[in-house]
Parts: sequence; structure tokens; C-alpha cells
Amino acid sequence: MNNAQIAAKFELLADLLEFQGANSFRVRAYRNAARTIQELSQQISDIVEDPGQKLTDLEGIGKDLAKKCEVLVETGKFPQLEELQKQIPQSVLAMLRIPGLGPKKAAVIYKELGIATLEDLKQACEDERVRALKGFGAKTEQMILSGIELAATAEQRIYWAKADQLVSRLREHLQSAPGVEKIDFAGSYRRGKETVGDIDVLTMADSPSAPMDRLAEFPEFQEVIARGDTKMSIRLEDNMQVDLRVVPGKSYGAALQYFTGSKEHNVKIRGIAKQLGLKINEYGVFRIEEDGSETYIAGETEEDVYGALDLPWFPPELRENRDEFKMAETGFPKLITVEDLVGDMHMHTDATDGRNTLEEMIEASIAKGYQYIAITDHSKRVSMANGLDSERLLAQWKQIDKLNKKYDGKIQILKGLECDILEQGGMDLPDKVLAKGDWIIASVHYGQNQSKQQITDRIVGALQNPSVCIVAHPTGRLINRRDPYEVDLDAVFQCAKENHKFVELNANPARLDLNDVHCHAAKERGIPIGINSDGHKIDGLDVMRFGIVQARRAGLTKKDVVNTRSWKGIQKLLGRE
DNA sequence: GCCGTTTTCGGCCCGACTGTTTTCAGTCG
Repeated sequence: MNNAQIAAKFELLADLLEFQGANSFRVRAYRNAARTIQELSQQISDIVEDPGQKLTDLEGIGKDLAKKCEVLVETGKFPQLEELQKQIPQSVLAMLRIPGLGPKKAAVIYKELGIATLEDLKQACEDERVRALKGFGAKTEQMILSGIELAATAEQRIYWAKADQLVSRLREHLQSAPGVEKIDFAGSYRRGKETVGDIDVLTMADSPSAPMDRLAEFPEFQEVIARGDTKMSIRLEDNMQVDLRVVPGKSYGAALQYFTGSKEHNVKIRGIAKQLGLKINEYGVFRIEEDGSETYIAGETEEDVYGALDLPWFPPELRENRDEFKMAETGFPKLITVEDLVGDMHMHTDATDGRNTLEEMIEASIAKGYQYIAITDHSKRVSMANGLDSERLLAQWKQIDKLNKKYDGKIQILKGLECDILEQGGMDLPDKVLAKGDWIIASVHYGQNQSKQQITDRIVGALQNPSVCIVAHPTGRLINRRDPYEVDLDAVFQCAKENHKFVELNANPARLDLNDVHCHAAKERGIPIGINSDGHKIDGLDVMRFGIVQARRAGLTKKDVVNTRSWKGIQKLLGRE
């Protein structure tokens, strides 16, 4: 049983407990544990088998949950969960996805009306049976009815890159509202999460009505979900929710901090405040006086808010309550920026499945100011992409030799290849050909359903090939579309470390592979990370900044990243002087 | 269910908005 499966079981148990009306802190304990396990780069099963390690050392795992993990790993069983599943049909959990319907109301519906599916619930609403329940009314019934459709389409989170475009449109639209002094976008967007579930907008304005009225005029506006004195929520045509808050200047920093989150980071912050005899909310930081009254002491800027707690300002990308509080003690690293990158070492041309010619890609890279690029078309195994065989590859490299003369002084072009790791193991082109290149990337494209052992062996084998420099998109996941393949990243990292090789952070917004947690783990092990566009056309080179956002979430600095260095410096890292 | 220099019990973030209520519970972020 792998970590994702264990985490899913804990999450499910938390859902069921919540539905049952269990103590909310107990529910949270299961969710916290699920999160810890989900983000772990080491397998729980490995820890269980290693007498030198203890599960209880993990954040949020105590004696009880450690035992449950052990039983899960050893027997695959989770008696408590199975018992609850017998009591509560799984289908009722779908009700919790209806906006405005939480565990309490859902439980009443289930118990009083015996309803367990969305279809039955719809029927009951149409029969006006729901409004008769205590605590329910016609409005609630209507809300449920219109929410059933939303629940059926399930949760949809959009790529950060797409959220970024929406944010630009919203910013431009809201800026023109009268009396709006400031606009900021908070939430998971500001933290740079790879996907964004809703958009949080913060404004400072003379009166709240101006920005709220303006938001209702947004071209993609569909309906108002709620509107009060300081807060408004709307739904857009594509069902994306936008939350707008209007706050006064003295609370602006506190509100920005609060609504940026994450929830876990804020829970931690509030705990720290409490220990200092302070209270923190979206209006500011307050000192609790002897008589119980509260005195405002900070709130105008985020720096003031954190400062009041004797903390430095936290880069938003780090606010996940992972280890940023530990980092704060010694000072935050200077996180990487897109300007730090001096080259792009993964891109394709029309020789395979790219859209632009070799020279067009070079010209576009010069325009970006890069010192060097690597041309890395596919190898022959990727037949659908017209992958290169040895002959065509060597011809391309000869062409690159010529172009290096032509562009001398403007950019250096590296002779590269994205070489497939074959299903049975081994590289797609002969070693003696690979050895003639400057920069060989190894990738898994086929056989993604193989066992963990097989895939791990393939990647480790590739990294041991002296010509291979880096493994691209090491887990193969496509966000919202395809799960990562089974791979023992620990073993991959170990092998990369021993052989002075690199791992990639593929900057394509659908990939972002390795993810933030894994990038951080690679950094901790001292493995350099290459951030590359994997561009298949000129525009495709622009995705680099999405990779940078992910890299910042991983806490990466300039020195952790391969292509912030000169090509000479990179060769040194590879031990090729 | 976790956690601990207030340490084995008693906390665990906190407020806006809505609907169904006459003072509050549920939901959400």
C-alpha cells in the first residue's frame, strides 16, 4: 500500500466521521495526517520496515495513527474504516460537495428522509419534502437543488497558469471601479499552488459598493452567491467562484495575510499569537489587556502583522505550514526568480513534434536573453512524434555545429536529445551516439503502467548511463488528467546523487513535474534541479515562469538550479571537466 | 486524535454571511 492510498483512506475516514458528527478536532487530526503522508517523499511502508525510524516522528502522527499505518501496510486492512463504511453508504458523501450543504445538514437529510443519493435528494427537493425538516426552509431547498448539478460536476481546480490569465482580466476590470485604491489577489493563487480552486480578491476602497457593483458587471459573471457589507462571492460562467473583500487601510495587511493562507499556515500563526498574549484576525493584530479588552497594534501591512509576532515576512509561496517556520528562524533563502535563469535545456523543433524550425527556436531564445539552449528532440521510439534515429540526430547535431558558428557570441546551442527509456530498460539510441552529444535527457513515455520496481529500475538504469545528464518529468503526471506512474523517487534521488546527475522540474503548466514537495526533497539531498520549458513552439518557451513559481514553493534558490549556471559550471557539476 | 518549557489534561483560529430563527446554528474560507 503506497502513501497516496493510505492518505486517501484517512481522508475518507475523516469525511465519514464528519458526517457522523464526530469531534471536529478529531476529524482534523485525520486530515492533517493524510496531508503529511501525501507529501512525504519517503514511503510509509519503508519507515514501518526500518527499525531506525519511527512513524510518530512525523508531524501529526501519534501513537494511534502510527498503529493504523502499520496495520494498513502489513495487512492492507483498516477495520475502523470498514465498520464506518458499513454504517454509512458512500454515496451520501457526494452530498457534501453541494455548496452550502455541510455534514450536519446532510446527516439530517440522510437520517430523517433516508436519502443517500443525489438523485433521491433531487426528487425530495422537487417534492418539497426537504423544506419540512427542522432548520431547513424553501431557500435551503432551492440552494440544494441548484447545487446538485454543481456537485455532480465535482470539484474543478484550474491550472495556476489559467488562473493567472483570469486574474489579469479581473484586475483590469476592477481597477476602473471608482474609489478603489488597491487590488490584490490572495488565496492559493498568490501562494502559487499548481492548481487554483477559486479566486480571492482583496480591495481597499472608500465604500464597498463600488467594487462589488463593478464585479457584478464582469463579462464572465454568472450569479451572486452572497453579498454583505465587506464580502461578496460570485460564480463565473465556467462555475469558478470569485470572493471579493473590501477592507479599510488599517486592516489591509492583516486581511491580505489572512486571505492568502494557507489555512494551515494561519492556524499556526494564530497559535503563536496566542502564546504571546495576542490575537490575530483579518482586521489586525490585537493585544489582550488585563481587563479582557483588545488593543489594535498592527495590520496595515503584512510586514507589520508578522513583525508584531516577532516573525519575518513570509514569501507567500512558502505559507503551507511545511517547514517555513523553521526556515524563519535562520532567515529565508533568497528564492529563485525567472531572471536567474540563463538557459533553457529542453525544447523541440519541427524535426520531431515541434512547430518551429531549429533556427526559429534559436532566434526566440536569443530574444529571451539566454546564454545557451539545448535542442532536445525526441528519439525514434516516439514514432508518433517522428522521433529521430541516429542518422537524423547526427545530421541535426552537424547542423547545430554550423549554427553555433553563425550565432557565435549571441548564444551557445547545445547538441541535445530527449532520449526515451525503453520499456524493457536501456536507452533508445546507442551509447556511442549519445556520447557525441552535449546534453542527453532521459524520459519515460511508454510503459507507464509497469510496476514500481520496473519503472524505478528503468530510470535508475538511465541515470547510470554516462551520457545521460538528467531525467525529465520524473513522475509523468499530467495535472487533472493522469496520475504519476509508480516510481520510487527515493531510489531515483539516491542514484542521481551518486552519479552527479540532475532531475527536472518541467515548467509546462500541465506537468510541473517534479512537484513542489519532491523538488524540495531533491534540494535537501543536494541534487541540482533543471527547470526547463519543454517548449514545442516559440510560445512554449514562455512557460518558464510557471516552473519558477513551483520552484519557489519548493524553497529553491539560484544555486539549487542547474540552468542558472554557465554551461561550463554545469559540466563541472556533471564531473566532466 | 494530536500535542506539550502552562506537559498526560484540556486545548485545538476566527469571523462573515445566510437562513431560519427570535438569539442562533450551519457553512465556508
